[in-house]
Amino acid sequence: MSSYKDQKVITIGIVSELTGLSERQIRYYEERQLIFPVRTAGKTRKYSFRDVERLVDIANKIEDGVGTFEIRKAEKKKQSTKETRNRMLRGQINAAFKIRN
Amino acid sequence: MSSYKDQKVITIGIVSELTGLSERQIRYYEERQLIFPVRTAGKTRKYSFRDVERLVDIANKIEDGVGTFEIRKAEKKKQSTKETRNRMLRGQINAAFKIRN
DNA sequence: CGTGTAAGGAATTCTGACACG
DNA sequence: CGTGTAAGGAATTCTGACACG
Repeated sequence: MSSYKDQKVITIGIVSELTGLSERQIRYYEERQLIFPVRTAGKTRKYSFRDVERLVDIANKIEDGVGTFEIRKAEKKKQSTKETRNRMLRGQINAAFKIRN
Repeated sequence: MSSYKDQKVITIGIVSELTGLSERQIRYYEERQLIFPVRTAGKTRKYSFRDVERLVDIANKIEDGVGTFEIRKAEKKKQSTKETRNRMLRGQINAAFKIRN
């Protein structure tokens, strides 16, 4: 559940090196709600390896002419599909076991 | 081979939070050759998740009264055992296939 | 021996803004 | 819209040293 991949421990400079993106780009994608770093007490952004991969993905899409809003929309749809799936699965489980949520 | 666990991407402040050790302690263990962070162009230390785990290990041993020199010696022995094992294995493989190294 | 701390400087990061297009 | 950049300030990190024990 909380693997190394999801730990938010990488500062923006290193993310920049890892992805090849400028810090400006990385911060902008956050502003557009495509990525969600956490902050240290001193306001420094911290990213996970998953974030790093996602950033590369985002940059590729933008290079292909996809707008940040589109990217965000696609991500939300994916998320809601996932939630629907979970809801349905829970329903089936409840039915099978005749247990209330 | 190069999993997230071995990527040197974590700065000392975050390592400190992750391990509960002071930056002083972390730097000292490096001075005693127990840990080997890499450096950015600007001399900032970068650690891996494996380093983080090793640091906790080191701190536990020191708390048990084991000296840094002992810890280092034990580690070197483990390393040379590993190398011997590999050398022997290679020897067997070469013998079996009658190939030169 | 292992760790705390104050000191001064350098590298890193932050935000808000102007620019281009 | 997405990104570069200069600006000023704040947070982070670095090294070498003194201290205690």
